[in-house]
Amino acid sequence: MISENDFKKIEDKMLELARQKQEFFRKKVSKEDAIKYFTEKGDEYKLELISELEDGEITFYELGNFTDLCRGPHLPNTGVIKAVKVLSVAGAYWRGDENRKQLTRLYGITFPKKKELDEFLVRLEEAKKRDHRKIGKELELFTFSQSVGAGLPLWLPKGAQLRERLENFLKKVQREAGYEPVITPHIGKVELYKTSGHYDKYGEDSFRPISTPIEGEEFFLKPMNCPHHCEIYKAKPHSYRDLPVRYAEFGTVYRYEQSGELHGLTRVRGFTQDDAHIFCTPDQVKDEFKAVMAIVMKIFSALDFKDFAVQISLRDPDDTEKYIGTDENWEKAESAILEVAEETGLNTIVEYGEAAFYGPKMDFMVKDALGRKWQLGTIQVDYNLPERFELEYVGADNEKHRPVMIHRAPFGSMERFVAVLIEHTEGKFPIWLTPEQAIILPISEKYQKYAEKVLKLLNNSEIRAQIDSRSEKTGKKIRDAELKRIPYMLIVGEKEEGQGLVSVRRQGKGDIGTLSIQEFVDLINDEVEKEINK
RNA sequence: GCCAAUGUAGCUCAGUUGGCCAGAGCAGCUGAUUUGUAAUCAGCCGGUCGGGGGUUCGAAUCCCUCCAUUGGCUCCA
Repeated sequence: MISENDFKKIEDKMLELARQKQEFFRKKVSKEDAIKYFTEKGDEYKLELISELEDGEITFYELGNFTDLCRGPHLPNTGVIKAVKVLSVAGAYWRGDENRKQLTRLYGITFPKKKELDEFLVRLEEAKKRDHRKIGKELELFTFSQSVGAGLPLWLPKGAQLRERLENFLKKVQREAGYEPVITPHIGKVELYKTSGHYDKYGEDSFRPISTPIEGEEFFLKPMNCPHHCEIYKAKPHSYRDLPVRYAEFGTVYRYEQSGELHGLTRVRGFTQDDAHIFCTPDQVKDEFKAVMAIVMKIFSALDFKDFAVQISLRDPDDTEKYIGTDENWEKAESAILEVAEETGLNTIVEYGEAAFYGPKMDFMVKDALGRKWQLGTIQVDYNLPERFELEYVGADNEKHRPVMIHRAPFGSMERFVAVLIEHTEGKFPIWLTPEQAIILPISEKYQKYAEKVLKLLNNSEIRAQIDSRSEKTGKKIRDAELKRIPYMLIVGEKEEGQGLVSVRRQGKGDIGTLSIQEFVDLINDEVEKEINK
């Protein structure tokens, strides 16, 4: 068994071998010879790979007395390897199939120069400083408790404030875009999820159903808001004139994710989706879809997410069993998304097998500090749930028709979005979002009165500020405020009190001079204005 | 769920041949200080050593188990 204690030994051995400057030889072999070689060697894994290769395409690489199956290319010789680092050891299922044997996999990296390896390791350390779990703790945004349970985040006051501002921002955008807020319960009868298909698909891997004093009655913690919103749609008959209807809810859902999957705020078992479901006629699908894309773009722009990928997630054509609904519906839904992508000229990548079980989607992926990609925004076209829930509207022809459903969450979930936002900003949130915009630092308690007066004026202008009244030196107060990433520090002493001014220090930048209180208020308001409307 | 590792005060971490009352810095509290752009000084408070079980005269340290966390795998409605 290999563990981290062995890394050093492995690295040393690798370097020792590399110094021998052995050459790699590429050799074409027949399938028959290849099978013969690995049969003698007793390597069942290579034999399995070879069995799927075409005769004539098989190549071996030889290095000293070691021969391996490999398509290549390889380095010409081992001499170019100057620096190696074994990064981690992990179990990996053979060919990625969890039903098969797990092999031990070592992860490592090499550079042609020692200096480049060192630079890489420094970058890795830098990235870890932006880890949302670390910053979330430092800035008192969220926490977890063993007693509450794994993957169930507790939002602390500052984190809750931040999240509420994000929610309000989106609520305003949605109001303007014609969404109507709805509110639904956190549980629903098991039958509801049988209708939606979620029970068949995920029932076994969910939190166990909640039983009641009544024999046979069972409720599920809601893992999705869609079934509830379908029931809202069904609460009254709809005319084509009413469509589209857009029901929005910050809905908290619970999913029993595998324990090994949990990761900070990015993968949790209880989270709040900025969910909405749009019910529209088939003709309206593309325009509605584009309108949702515009909302996603607006959010990404307001928060400076420039580096994102747009992924179109379609059905796995070789495994249609995993999905509900007819081929015809899937084709309609998939082509709608592909056409919209085409028409908007967005740069997209298409992934097969990544669709939701009820429909294809367009996902907006953003990277974390270590370059791992996370899905934030998602837009999904669904012809299937409307059928399962027998949703209808009356058309101009006075006949009943089936609406199309668009599921969408521009943030994805509040938890994951805040996590990625923290890593992007290193905790230095835009001024419109940050829990504390300014902190007033009186030079000594002689200026406490004046500090309170400044605070009152700032509060009147809806600027979020506090006073640091501790009996500490100014240098200490500044240091603490810098570490807490409070954007503006207002130093007040004799000079400022006399003239009704504040000395302004910008976090990370230093002293930016003395302003009147009104000038400071204007400064903040201008900055907020610029951030939201860019 | 699987592989590997980790879990000592609110935070960051010391504490290995098993053995004195388990330590430090920061934070907090009290007092002194009244401070001008990244750490003032002193005192005090604070720990079921993740939980449970076991081995031992004796366990933070060794074993088992559960919980949680980290890096991967698988999964991701």
